[in-house]
Amino acid sequence: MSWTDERVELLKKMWSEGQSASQIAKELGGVTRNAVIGKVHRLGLSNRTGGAAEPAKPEPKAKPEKTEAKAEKPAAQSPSEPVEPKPAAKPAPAAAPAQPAAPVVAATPARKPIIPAGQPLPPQPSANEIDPAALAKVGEVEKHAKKLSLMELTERTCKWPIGDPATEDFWFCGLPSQAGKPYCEAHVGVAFQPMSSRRDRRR
DNA sequence: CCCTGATTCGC
DNA sequence: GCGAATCAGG
Repeated sequence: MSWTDERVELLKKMWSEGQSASQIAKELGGVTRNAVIGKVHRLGLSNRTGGAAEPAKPEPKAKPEKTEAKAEKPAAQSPSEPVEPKPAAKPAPAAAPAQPAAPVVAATPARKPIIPAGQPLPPQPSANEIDPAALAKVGEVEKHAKKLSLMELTERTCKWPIGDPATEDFWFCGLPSQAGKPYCEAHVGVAFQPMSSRRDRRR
C-alpha cells in the first residue's frame, strides 16, 4: 500500500482526532502502526495540536532571567481546538464504547449483595434485578481485580469501575475481557443485564 | 503483558 | 519516502 492522497488525509484526520497510530493503521489497513507513525513524522505533524490528548508538556525552562517581556509569537499557530481539558472519568473520545450501565459498586468485598448503580436506587424499579449468581461472581472477581488505572485500560481489559471515583479508592477491574467486550465475563454479566424479568410489551 | 509514540537507519 | 526494528515510557 502506498500513501495516496486519501489515505494521507484519513491519517491526518484521525491523528488530529487523537486516534492512536495503531488504530489508524487498522483503519487504513495494509500498514502497521510504525508506518503510520513514520508517516506522521514525515508529515511533520507529530505534535497533535488538534486533539490535545496531551496535558501539558514541556518547556520547563525556568529562566533565571528577571526581565522577560517579549511577545513570543504574534500568531504562530493554534487555529483549531482550544485544548481539551483532561477528562477525569470519561476519557476515551471515540475509542471506548459508552458504558451501558455505570455501576459503581461499593468497595465492599464480602457482603452487601446490593448492586447499586450510582448511589441511589431506592424506589421500586422493577428492572433492577440482577442474577444473584452474577453478583456473586462479580464480588468474587473484584477481590482480585487488577486495579488498573485509567491509562492501563485497553481493549482487552475490563473497564468496570470499582470504588469511588472521587477518592483514591477507585480503580478498574482490569481483568481480561475478551472479544471486544468492555468488561470481563463476570462484569458483562451484570452490565448487560438484559431486561428479561419483565419483557415490555410495547416498544 | 498490554499498550503508546519517537527514533533510527537500511532500503 | 518508506517502515521494521528498536527505543523509551505508561
